[in-house]
Amino acid sequence: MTGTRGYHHGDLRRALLAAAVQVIEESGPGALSLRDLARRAGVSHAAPAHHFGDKAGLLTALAAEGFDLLAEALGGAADLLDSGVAYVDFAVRHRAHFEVMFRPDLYRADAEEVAVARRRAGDALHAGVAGLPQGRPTAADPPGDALAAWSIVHGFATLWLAGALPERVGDDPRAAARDVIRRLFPKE
Amino acid sequence: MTGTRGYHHGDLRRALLAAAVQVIEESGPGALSLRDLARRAGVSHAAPAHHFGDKAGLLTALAAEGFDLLAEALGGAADLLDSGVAYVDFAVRHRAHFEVMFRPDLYRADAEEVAVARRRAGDALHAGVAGLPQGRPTAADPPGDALAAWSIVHGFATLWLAGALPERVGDDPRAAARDVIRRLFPKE
DNA sequence: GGTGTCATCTTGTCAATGGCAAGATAGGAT
DNA sequence: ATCCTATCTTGCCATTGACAAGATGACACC
Repeated sequence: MTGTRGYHHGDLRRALLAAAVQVIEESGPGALSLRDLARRAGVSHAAPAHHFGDKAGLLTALAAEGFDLLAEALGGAADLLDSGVAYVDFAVRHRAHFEVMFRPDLYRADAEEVAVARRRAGDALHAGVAGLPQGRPTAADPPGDALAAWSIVHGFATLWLAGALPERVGDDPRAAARDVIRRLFPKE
Repeated sequence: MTGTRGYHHGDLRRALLAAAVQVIEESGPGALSLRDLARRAGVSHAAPAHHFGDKAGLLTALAAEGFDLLAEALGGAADLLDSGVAYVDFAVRHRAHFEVMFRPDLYRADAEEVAVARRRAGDALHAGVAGLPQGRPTAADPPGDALAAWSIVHGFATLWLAGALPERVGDDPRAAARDVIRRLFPKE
């Protein structure tokens, strides 16, 4: 129950996922250890296995949660520019989720829960492209627009998180992302 | 530096890096094991430590090699479109190097050898942007052009490698990348 | 209240890994 | 011929992931 040292934790699954996010944000997915998560949650070293099976199971749950959060973040965007900025903002604010989501070797990408959440996020992304004006030269190819938009925001977010960008870019990812996206869709 | 005469092994350092590339291409950087690499090279489990210190040392060498290969690949490009296609092509053909290069939590990103090679690659990338025509609306901001170009090709390459793109994109990364890049610089 | 059932969590164990220390070996330099 | 140094080996330990078997408590049912 609440704060007690009882045999049962209360919400161990949630606590383990939260601890995993913290560890990944600090040291990356490679530093993740089920035993360390168990220690942080105050349970025995084998407790996580019951909820997630193995390490890949825990990361599968984290990835699914990430795609759901991404779909939610994209859902509140007004236009494509907003949508792109929201994508980058999500990557920066939910860095741990984002880093796992696009690393299929870390989890079971074919799991049902992941596939469902991924589709939700994909739909939200394409909805932004559908809102583009019609007079543009590439208006005849919405999938192409979507691919280009996804590529540029995903690339910017990845480079930002990797610390690969020069200092000149500044320290505001939203503003910098907006400038980059505007180059792809100047008219909007 | 690397005398290629007959040591106990011949050229263990090179053999270990090659084996690492193979393992990473098959199963990702997380599946990398120094002992496994030693077994593949036919040496004892502690032999790799002498050449690279530890796991991070080996990946540092791999990252530096990767940035050098990238600089070389970009150097042969005629214009910015070629340069972008070469970037994606490099990521696909040298998947293992690429996956390590932009994961600073796996290696020592501040190592001198890495910094030098990274600068070479960065210069090659900016050289492509300098070749853009002058009449464009964004011609006054070459760094912005470079950031947008880098973002879109890096994002496309990352999504391609992650297997995140829909089948509709096809199986030719160079052709698909060209279409995407053309949207960012339509006039070229 | 008593009982059974089942998800939850614990203890115990094993093979594999990374990293360190100390020793063995070879190929050249003197 | 002897030394020297880089290269590689053997031995060891703490940590980890995964599995097996047992302990505990929440909850339904009577």
